[in-house]
Amino acid sequence: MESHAVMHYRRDNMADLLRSHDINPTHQRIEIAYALFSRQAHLSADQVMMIVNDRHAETSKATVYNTLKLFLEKGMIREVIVDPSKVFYDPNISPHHHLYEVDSGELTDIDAHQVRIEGLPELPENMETEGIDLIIRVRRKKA
Amino acid sequence: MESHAVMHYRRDNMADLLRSHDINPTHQRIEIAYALFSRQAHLSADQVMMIVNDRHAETSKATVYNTLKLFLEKGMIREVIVDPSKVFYDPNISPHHHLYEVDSGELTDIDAHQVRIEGLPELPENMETEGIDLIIRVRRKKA
DNA sequence: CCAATAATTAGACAGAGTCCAATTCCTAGA
DNA sequence: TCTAGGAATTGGACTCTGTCTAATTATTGG
Repeated sequence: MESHAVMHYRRDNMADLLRSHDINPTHQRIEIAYALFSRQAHLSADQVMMIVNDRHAETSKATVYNTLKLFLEKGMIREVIVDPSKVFYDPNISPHHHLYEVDSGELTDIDAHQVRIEGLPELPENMETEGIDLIIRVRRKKA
Repeated sequence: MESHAVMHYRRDNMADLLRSHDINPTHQRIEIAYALFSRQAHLSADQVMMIVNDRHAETSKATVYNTLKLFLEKGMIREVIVDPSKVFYDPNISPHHHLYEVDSGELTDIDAHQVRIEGLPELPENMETEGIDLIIRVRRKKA
């Protein structure tokens, strides 16, 4: 536990992280993974793009989108759909929910272990749950 | 209760429905409200547009978007954000959650009264909850 | 080292949604 | 009934997110 809390994601870790998810580590993928994991933040594709190309352009738009989709398929990151205009990507894959500040767009994690959801209907036999998204939309009280 | 369940939304009702939400009833607004309420379905702006202009074009894209936003602000409909590519509008404003079939895009309501959510964190004093969205993402089991 | 395969790329494209200035509609008052 | 002024609607250009494609460049196993 302690070791996990203390874990600092460094560029050197990224190749192993990628390999452990069956992803071939390439320059671009390492940079994109590093952008997400070193910050532990919810980033849009656009933000990832800007971070990765901060100094000199190195990674194309197509690659950013391809790579995020790949990470997603391999279960290395999660997708957060709260903003109608863009998707956010979340390097935290442990079960958790989200608190969304609608005005600022700020997203905060809520550990799923502290939350209980009861009374959900049974699913038909041929269906399976892919995920449960719980989003608390909050706003600053006006005056 | 009974009376509500039996309620059939007709074009004639729409003007009153609009007025009761402080919305000036106009032809276009009545048609758009009717599209949503008579079907009791989750529709995208695009779908509303097609329904309303089914026979002869009557309502512009700008008006459809303006109007849906207006209905939303006035609390007459709800927004459902599950599909990264488009927003759905929901004429059901009673507390409920959603079951989302990821492959087909089909959305089903889950009455909120049968569901209990416990253990949510306290909000800071200056924040208030705007809404709680619970989305169960399901998919057809593969073989 | 070389061939085969995998990854990346620029840029065209698509679709949702916004914006704006011009027009049309509606209403209240004379 | 007529009219002025505010409200609503409109076409179309525009923006932005994301996808696609065909060509190029890396990588890797033998």
